[in-house]
This record gives sequence, C-alpha cells and structure tokens, in this order.
Amino acid sequence: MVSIYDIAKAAGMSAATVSRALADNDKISRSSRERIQRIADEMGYRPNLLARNFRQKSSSMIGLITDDVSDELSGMIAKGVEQALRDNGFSMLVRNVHHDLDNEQSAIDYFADMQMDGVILADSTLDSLAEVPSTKLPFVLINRFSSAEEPVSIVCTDDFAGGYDATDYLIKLNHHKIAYINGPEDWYSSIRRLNGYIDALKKNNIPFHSEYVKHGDWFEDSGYRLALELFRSEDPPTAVFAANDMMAVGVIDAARECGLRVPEDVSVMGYDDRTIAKYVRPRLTTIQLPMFEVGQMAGQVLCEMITTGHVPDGKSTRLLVRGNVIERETTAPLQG
Amino acid sequence: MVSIYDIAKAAGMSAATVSRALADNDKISRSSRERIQRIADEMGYRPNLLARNFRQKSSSMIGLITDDVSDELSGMIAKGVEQALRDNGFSMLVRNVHHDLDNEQSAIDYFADMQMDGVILADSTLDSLAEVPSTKLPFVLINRFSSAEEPVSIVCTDDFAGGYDATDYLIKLNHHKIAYINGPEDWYSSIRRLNGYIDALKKNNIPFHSEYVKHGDWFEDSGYRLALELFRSEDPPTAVFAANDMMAVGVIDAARECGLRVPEDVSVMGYDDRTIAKYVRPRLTTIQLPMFEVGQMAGQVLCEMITTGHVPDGKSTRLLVRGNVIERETTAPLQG
DNA sequence: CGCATTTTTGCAATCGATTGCAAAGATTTG
DNA sequence: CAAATCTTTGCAATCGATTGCAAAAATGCG
Repeated sequence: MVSIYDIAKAAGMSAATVSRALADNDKISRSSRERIQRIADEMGYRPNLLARNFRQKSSSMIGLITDDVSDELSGMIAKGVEQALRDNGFSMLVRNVHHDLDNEQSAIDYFADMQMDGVILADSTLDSLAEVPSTKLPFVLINRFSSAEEPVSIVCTDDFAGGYDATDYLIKLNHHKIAYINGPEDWYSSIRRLNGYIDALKKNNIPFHSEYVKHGDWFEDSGYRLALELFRSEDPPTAVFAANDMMAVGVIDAARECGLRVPEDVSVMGYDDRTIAKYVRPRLTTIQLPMFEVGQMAGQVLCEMITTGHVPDGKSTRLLVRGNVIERETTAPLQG
Repeated sequence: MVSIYDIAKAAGMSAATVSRALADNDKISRSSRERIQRIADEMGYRPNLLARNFRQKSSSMIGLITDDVSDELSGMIAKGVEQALRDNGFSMLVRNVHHDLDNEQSAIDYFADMQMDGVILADSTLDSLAEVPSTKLPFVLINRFSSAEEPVSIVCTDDFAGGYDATDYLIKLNHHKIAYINGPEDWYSSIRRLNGYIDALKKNNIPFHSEYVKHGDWFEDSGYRLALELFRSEDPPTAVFAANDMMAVGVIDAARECGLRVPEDVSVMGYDDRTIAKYVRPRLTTIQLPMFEVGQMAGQVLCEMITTGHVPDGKSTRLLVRGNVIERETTAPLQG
C-alpha cells in the first residue's frame, strides 16, 4: 500500500506537505498541490481511513441498534438512518440485539470502544422496559422513551394521534360501535393508542364501552380470537380497529367465519401499513407509519448533535411523527 | 480517556507490559497481570479499538452491500450475515446501493479505505448485469454470478431446483396443464427457474407448451394480467406457478375474477415465501428460501477466507441452497 | 539592495495501541 | 558459587495520517 510517505519521497517533499496538499489546504502552493495530486493518482494512493480516524479521534461511523433488521419496519428505519448518515458523511454499523438488554449494552460498549461518533437505538419491541442507555456517546432514541432526568433526543411515531386518527376515521364513516383490539396492556405504545381511541370517542360524544376494548398479543391469531368474541357478543361492533395489521387480518378472518362481509357488514382498520396490508383481500385500510422518514430524521438529528457538539441547548428534542390513514377496502360507511 | 500509558504510570510499569497483561499474555507474571487488570478496572480503562485496529491493519469489520435492506429478503440476509460475523468477532457495516453500480463501486472503495476485512455483495436486483466487483478485498457474492476467470465465492439459492420442485409438486398433485409466470426474460434467476420448470415437465413426460410460459415484471399486477390471459385462453391451465409471491397474489385475483375457485378449480404456487404468503387468503403455497441461512453461510465463508488467508485452494466456492415447498392452501390435487 | 511581509514548506510530536529484541531478574544446576 | 537457563519486563519502533510551530523561500516596498 502506498502511503503519504511514499508520495512524499516520489515528490521530493515532506509528508506534511503531501497531507496538506491532498487535503486541498491552501497553505500549499497551487503548483505543488497539483503535482502531488498527480503523483498520488499515478501511484494509486488511497488514504488509510483507519489511520486518519484514529488521529482525528472520530470514526465517522454511527451504530444502529435494533432488535431485528429483518423486521419490515426496522428495515425501513435502517434504510432511512443509512440515508441520512451517508448524506452527512457517516456510515452505519448495525447490530441486532434481539430484545436482549445485555446484547444492547455490549453493543453500546463496543461502539464506544470503536470510537463511534454516536448511536441510534431503534424501535425496541421491548418497549415496556425501554430505558435510557448508559453511554457517553451522543444518541437518539427511536420509538423509545426515557424516564431519566438528562435531556435526550427522541424520534417517535405518534401513537396517540394514530389511535385518534384511526378511530376518528371510522366515526366519520358513521360508525359508533367501534371496537379496539389493542396490543398487550403493558406496552407504552398500546396505552398511547388506546388513549387516542378513547379521546376520539369522547370528542365525538360517543360513549366508551369497555367491552369493546380487548388486548391481544400483536399476533394474527389473537386478533382472530378476540374478534370472534366481539362478533358473537350481545351487541357486536360495526367496526373493529386493530392495533396492528397482523391482528387486523385475524379480524377479517373472524368476520368471514361469522358470515359478516368486510366492509359491507363490518369495517376493519389496521395499524402500521405493513406490506401485507396491500396484499390481503379486501385490501386493508390502515395507519401508515413513515418509518423511512423516522429513520432519516433520527439520523439527521444525531448528525447535527455530533457536528455541533452534542445536545442542542441541553434540552430534550422530541419529534413526534404522525401517520396517515391509508384508505383501502376494509372500511366503508355504516350501512342503514 | 484513560490509555494504557495511564495504567502503566499508575502501576509503575511500562505500557508494553500493560498491553501484554491486558491481552492476557502469559509472558507476564500472574501477579502483575492481576494487578494491572485490577488497576485498569478501577480506572475504567476501555481499549481504543481504532488504535488497535489501525496498528493491526485490520478493522474487524466487513461491509455488506445490498440494494435495499428494507426489502424483506435482503433484511433476512443481513440478519444472517450479522449473526455469522458476530460469532466470528466481526461487525457489519451496511450500505444500500439502490441498484446503482456507481454506488456499489464507491461503497467498495470506502470499505477498502476503511481497511475492512471483507465485503459481502448481496442479492442484486440488477442481476442481469451482475459482475465481479473490482476490489482487492476478499468478498463473497450472494445470489450473484461472476463471468470472470478468477475464483470467487458465491452463495446462491438454487433457482433451478426451486423451479423444478415447484413444478414437480404440482405434477404430483396430478396437474398436467401447468402455466409458469416468470420474471423478466433477461434475469438469470428467471432463466434458471424456467429451466427447472421445463426439466420437471420433461422428467414427468409432460409436453411443454410455450403458451403456458409468460413473462411478468415481478409485480402483482403483471401476475394478474398474465393469469387473466391464461384463464381466458383456449385451453386454460389447472395450475399456475408464479416466479414470486407478489405475482402469485395477482394470479389469485385473476382466478377469482374468472369465477375460478382456488384451489378447487385452479392451484396457485408462489416463490420466495415472503410474509404476504402467510397472510393472503387462501394462504399461499410457495417455495421458501432460507435467506437467513444464506446470509449466515456467506458470512461464515467470508470469515474463513479472512482467517485462513483468502480463497481456499484458489478455487471458487459455490454453495447452492435449495428451498422448500411450503404447502398451504392454494394448491390441491386436480379434481376429477 | 536590504528589510519587512507573506507564502510555502518541513520538523517533530501525537493519537493508542502492539511487538521484536534485548536486558534484567529469578531460578536451576553442576 | 558461578554459569546456564528460564521468566518477566522495558526500550523503542511502528502503523499512517494530522498539525502547531518554526524555518525557509518568495515577494513587496522604500
């Protein structure tokens, strides 16, 4: 490998001059600069970034901690993060921690030892126990919360608004008997979506019936079972809002099983807008979460923190990203 | 930050000794080793990996080049790669190149400058023009081919076998009129799957009808349109095999539109086993590709190349991974 | 031309670790 | 007890760049 010393020798100048010339420093005369540049090209010089970064005490890399990149939403986040980082001259190291706090801590330690410039902690499926990570690196949280005192930067999808918008959309379709199949009770995101649901009912003067709220486990089958209960109850709902798309698919199955047509007899609303939402029949109306943009924002915020020297004003940044209702085929105005 | 020199001072020994002690080198007496270790812990010493890697001329990182991590299959590959790398003490830098060869080249250059230990080039959607990358780094290709002389390592899903197995599965169900909706004609993977389809017909003494082979563009809608043509033709097929799951969903739509029941009147077979296959109704029978394992194997092979010093025997390694038929609800024995 | 400025360049230290070789210290052995 | 051997430690170089400061060269000006 050719180093700046080799170039220096070939050019009959010092390594310092070569370094500055290649950095296009204007302390070096134009003629020397061009000559050195040319020689470097001829010799096929490539800078050793490890050496440079080491000297500079910054790796120009940031670490992305995620539970599982192969999850569709996490993948979108990763893509957005990578995009923003690249635009800012950073690159992205990924570590899947599989819902394990020990893995997470060891990833953070590794990042710190590697002199990473920052960390993004994305979308922990463990959000019930999401904590502020212990690290001195600048970091940004995605869809996680912090109970700590210190200011943190967070980019989050707006679960409350999502719950509200979904419910409000169904109400606008004249539905009053709207059931909500939530995720597990102890998840923050579940709680926030539920609050959005409740708020939408209240704002529209629709009484809240606790029998209309069920808690699933995010999986299809729980949506199916709980919807069955709802459809077979005394006073079945005319619309069901599920807290994710998988459970919504289960709801559609349950409706079919009960001889109910979707959307004519019952409307179904999902959440997340995963790919499956476009492929099930009827196509699922759902809340789309712009995860790519969320990742991008998180990346951007982190880069700014790094560039400008950590936390802006020593204050927490909290970006709430609102999703959109994507109207497809599982919702329709209430008949009669 | 505390360095080994700080520890050396505190311990009254030289930095060399500290370095060796922490590396658990047995040239250092047990007592010194323990004392140094203890002091390091007390001072909260963390090794600077950038310095270490720089000195060692190896970053312990490998680069993953992919078109788009947010694609489900690429995400699975990335997950498998990361797993294998971590097991071997490497970490993974990801770069999305979005089907752009310039991006790919610049990513490779960056990786080389960064002193990465290797590169994995995954799953180019551009496979028609997949070429051997120009790099001196050890690399492994995933689902790509090389037209070059030099030996390369490749991990690939077995498209021929996939095409064969899918077709054979339908034949075993007594179908003889089997249509195949392929991807674009100029994709290698399309060609190989088609050959598998043809071979299965031949082995089972079923005449090949070119009217039964159509070329789509991988998207749902092309599956729909081409299936419509098939179902409305003179002699409609009793089974349709689509070269991916998206097009298969289109086929199901077309069948429904033509008043054909799936699977009673027509069987439908997909390819890839994406998540949507489990969520469409009826659930899609398809060829499952173990992408996680593919990624893992590629990672493993690369780590071995790096550890043992590049290409084994100077010969190409070519691992072909066969998928499995996942029986679900869109296929059934031919009636009557 | 000589002195003051300005522009270019080089010296040498530095970042934090690792490592070959030699030296010092400890232990064994005849 | 001295010589030989083995164990433990330190010196100093090295990896490839960057950078503060000083020196050298070029230029300007009276």
